[in-house]
Amino acid sequence: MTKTTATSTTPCCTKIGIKKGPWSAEEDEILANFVHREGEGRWRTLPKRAGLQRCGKSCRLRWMNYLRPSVKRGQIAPDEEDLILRLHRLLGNRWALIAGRLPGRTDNEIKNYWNTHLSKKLIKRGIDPRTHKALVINNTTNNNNSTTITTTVTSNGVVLNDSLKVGYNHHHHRLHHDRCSIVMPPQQQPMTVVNPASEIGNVINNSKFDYVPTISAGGGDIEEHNNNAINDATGDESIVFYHEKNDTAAEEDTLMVFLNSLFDGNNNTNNEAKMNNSNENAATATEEEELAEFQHYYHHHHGQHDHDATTMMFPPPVSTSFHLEDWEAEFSNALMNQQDASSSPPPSIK
DNA sequence: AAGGCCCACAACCGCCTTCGT
DNA sequence: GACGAAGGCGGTTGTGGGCCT
Repeated sequence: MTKTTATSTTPCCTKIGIKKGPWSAEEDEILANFVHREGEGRWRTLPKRAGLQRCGKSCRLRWMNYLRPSVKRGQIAPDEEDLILRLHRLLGNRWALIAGRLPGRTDNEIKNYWNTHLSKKLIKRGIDPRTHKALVINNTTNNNNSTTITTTVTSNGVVLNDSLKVGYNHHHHRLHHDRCSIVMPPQQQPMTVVNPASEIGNVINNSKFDYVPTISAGGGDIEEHNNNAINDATGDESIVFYHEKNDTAAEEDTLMVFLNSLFDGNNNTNNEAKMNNSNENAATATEEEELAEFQHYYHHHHGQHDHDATTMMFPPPVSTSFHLEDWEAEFSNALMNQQDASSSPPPSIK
């Protein structure tokens, strides 16, 4: 793709006689009236036509983020916040894509909200906002009297983190629940990482459960296995599903189908059923708008215009039954079997 | 009361993609 | 296919207001 220098050479952006900084009420009125009259577009020539001493891009930004009638004002609602978190976990910093799923919200608004609120909130919970995995602190601190564990990272990368424990106790209304972060409920967990190469990973892969709370590990070995699984939270639970290793196209296909399923309705609990009826989901994803969006997205990443969305693959149905106590028992057994000479003994369960 | 600091958010900037010719 | 204009995106910066000392 040819790189251009249009922004530095075109008339509206010569920076000579161009006003910068906050917009005045008068400028807003001129811009709004002009766009209402002439419509959106031709931003580069708009300032001259409208009589504004602004850069065309600045005009577009002002309209898109502030003046547009559809822009929603006011605080981000809890359900919107929840949605942003889910989408960010799936999409990363693709603010426009995220904003497209929140009616009336702009990418700039969501980006700001993320940077000022949500990322900090995640950090407080002991979650890396970039990766949605538990923050890994590269030291091991043993508890001195078996009641307080600050931060422990075992050789297999199991993060025992006090802040996560606090989150768990808060969620379950339990005081001083001393089981470390391994018993965090899934919805408080960052992206699940299944590492088949690790002992814990093997235990989990052989587990009767189709999804597990987070096992976070530092180091590159996890990264190479991430291609095996993508997951997402639906309601209170995290779901891990599998598809062909390194098939990034299938991964993105799956992502788009799942995204669409997320927004078919506001009731997230319906998503479990939708996941289990994934093949029907793929079939219904051919509605014009979704197809267009998918093709746009697909083309964006693969440079192919005519990808047929009806051929989208979807992972096999997964069981969504999950019982925390069962998982705790199984996981604690796994920990007990894990022989790691460098780490402290596994925490007591009861 | 004044200055410093912090935070939230609007706006800017550079780069990339898309589209028309 | 090459080119340039236009639009879009995400990272970063600027700024105003509130809070603290």
